[in-house]
Amino acid sequence: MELLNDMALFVEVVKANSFSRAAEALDMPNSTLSRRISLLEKEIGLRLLHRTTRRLELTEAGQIYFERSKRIVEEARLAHEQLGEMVAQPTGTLRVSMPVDFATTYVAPLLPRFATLYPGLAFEFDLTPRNVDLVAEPFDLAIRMAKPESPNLIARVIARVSAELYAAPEYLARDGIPAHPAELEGRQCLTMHTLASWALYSGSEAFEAKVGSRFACNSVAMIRRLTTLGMGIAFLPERVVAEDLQAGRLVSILSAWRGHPSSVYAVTETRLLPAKTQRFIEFLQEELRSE
Amino acid sequence: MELLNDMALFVEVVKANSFSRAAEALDMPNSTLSRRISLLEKEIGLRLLHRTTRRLELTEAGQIYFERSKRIVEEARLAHEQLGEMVAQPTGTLRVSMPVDFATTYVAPLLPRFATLYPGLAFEFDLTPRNVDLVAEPFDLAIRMAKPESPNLIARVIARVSAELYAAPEYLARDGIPAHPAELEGRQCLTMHTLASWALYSGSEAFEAKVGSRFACNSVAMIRRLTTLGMGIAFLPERVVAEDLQAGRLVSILSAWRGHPSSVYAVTETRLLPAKTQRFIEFLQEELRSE
DNA sequence: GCCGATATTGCCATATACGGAATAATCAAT
DNA sequence: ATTGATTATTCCGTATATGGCAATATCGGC
Repeated sequence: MELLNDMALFVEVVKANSFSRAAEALDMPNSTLSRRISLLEKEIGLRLLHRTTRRLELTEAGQIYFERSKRIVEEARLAHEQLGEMVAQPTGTLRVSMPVDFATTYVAPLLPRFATLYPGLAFEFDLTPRNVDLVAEPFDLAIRMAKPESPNLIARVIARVSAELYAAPEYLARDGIPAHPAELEGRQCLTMHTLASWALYSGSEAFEAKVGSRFACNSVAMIRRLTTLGMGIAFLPERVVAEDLQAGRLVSILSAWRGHPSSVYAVTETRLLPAKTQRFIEFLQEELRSE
Repeated sequence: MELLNDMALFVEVVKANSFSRAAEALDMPNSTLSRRISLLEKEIGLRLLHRTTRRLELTEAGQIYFERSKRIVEEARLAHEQLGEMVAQPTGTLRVSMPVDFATTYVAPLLPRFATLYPGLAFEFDLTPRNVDLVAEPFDLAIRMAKPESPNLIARVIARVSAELYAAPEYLARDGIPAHPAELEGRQCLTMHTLASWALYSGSEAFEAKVGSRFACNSVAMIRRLTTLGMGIAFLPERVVAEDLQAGRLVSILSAWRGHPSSVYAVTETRLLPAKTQRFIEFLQEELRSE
């Protein structure tokens, strides 16, 4: 189907009823236009228009071809316009995969605003902890706490979060309040893995505490819950425990120290994104910048 | 609309569900195919398919685009097939302009066969003596007794006719039977123009007779009629007067001499002819070859 | 008959697209 | 885990098409 483009040129020539005007409308040299139409005719094997310098007349074949072609070209234009809409205007369903804790803590509070901003958008959130396959599964976007190693994926930083140290008053009453990160190493530190190191800094001072506890779990929600139950010390972003702080279930400790900020990434499979995805990423970046 | 061709390629890729198979089906290198699809996506601004080396999956945009594109491409294929039909199979109406005398004498007897050969064809004959404008008027074909001077027109020889000399027995009884072309010059010779020369030859002998008469007319039918009425000598192809010879209204004179064969041309505006025109020209050439 | 408009053709420098091979990457099988 | 086969992509030299300009031819109106 090598002659589809020429078909569009032909339609333009017929509509303009002139090669030179069509060339102008198409913004191409009339020499090219003339040559292309001639080639089209040679390819088809039929003359499409009788031409004199003054007049253009469709041949019988040209009339038939024009009637069909103009519809085809018009439909193609509509198809591209529709895709253009997708680029310009968020529509359809936005499918996002992200960690459940990030979703509930950071994304959920923003959703009402974003959803009212684009009433046409629907949402599907997948909060399973697994790393979804952005290629095989129909996700527009994944939010990851670490940069993906695959070079094919596009990762944009949408937030930078840093953890701080928290514990329940009961726990502190029992084990005492540490005065320096070094003192963490003997304590019950609720970590994601059985062995971990918490990199802390205070001003220009840095300290890496090798920590651990009898409880390790890969769920922030669980760590938080255990902490409020007085099981140990947690190293979490403030936003995660904001409610607990307000309610007095947790208090900040070693508040001069904090973790190094780590990035949260919006990961996509390509840069050629529909508007819904682009707007969502931009929105998250904007709203989470302060974190 | 620079991306119509690529649209067809995209459809093929989706249908084949593979770049390499699509490339094979399209008979093009897969490098080109891959590049074109990538450019299409870049042009549109959206990724159309997620691809790994093993699997192809349509994006949401790709699905929408495919649904529309496949219809468009299919319609285009149909359009071209329809034109292909016009090239291969005579259909529609064949519009021919030709001299009335040629039409009645030579073409008419052949028409029944040609018409039964192609039942789908209709005919429109314009027998006005004027030279029709093949460009401005919807004629597929003109038959001319002389080669057109315009170099833009395509002329094919469909017949070669040579005239011979005939007269009515009454005329010969009155004026005598000429024994040599030189004797023509004093006689009543019914010509198209007031002044004419009849170029005759017999074997290797040639003679150009400057002839004329009191009657000149630009109609073969009229000349024939006048001849049968004994008004003079006519210089016409045998076929024109065949009936008169059979009926004894005319007899051949100086039958060793005949005119130089002159060509009859089928004239078209282009070589890119629909089947109906091509078949008609071929048919005439075939049937009139013996003349 | 002349003049302006217009399609076509030719030319050539340049840009673009192509084609083939190499590369990278994925998935299945062992 | 590793290998191997399959497949999309990338690279790069080359071929092709384009664009701009001018010349040509021709039409149609004055």
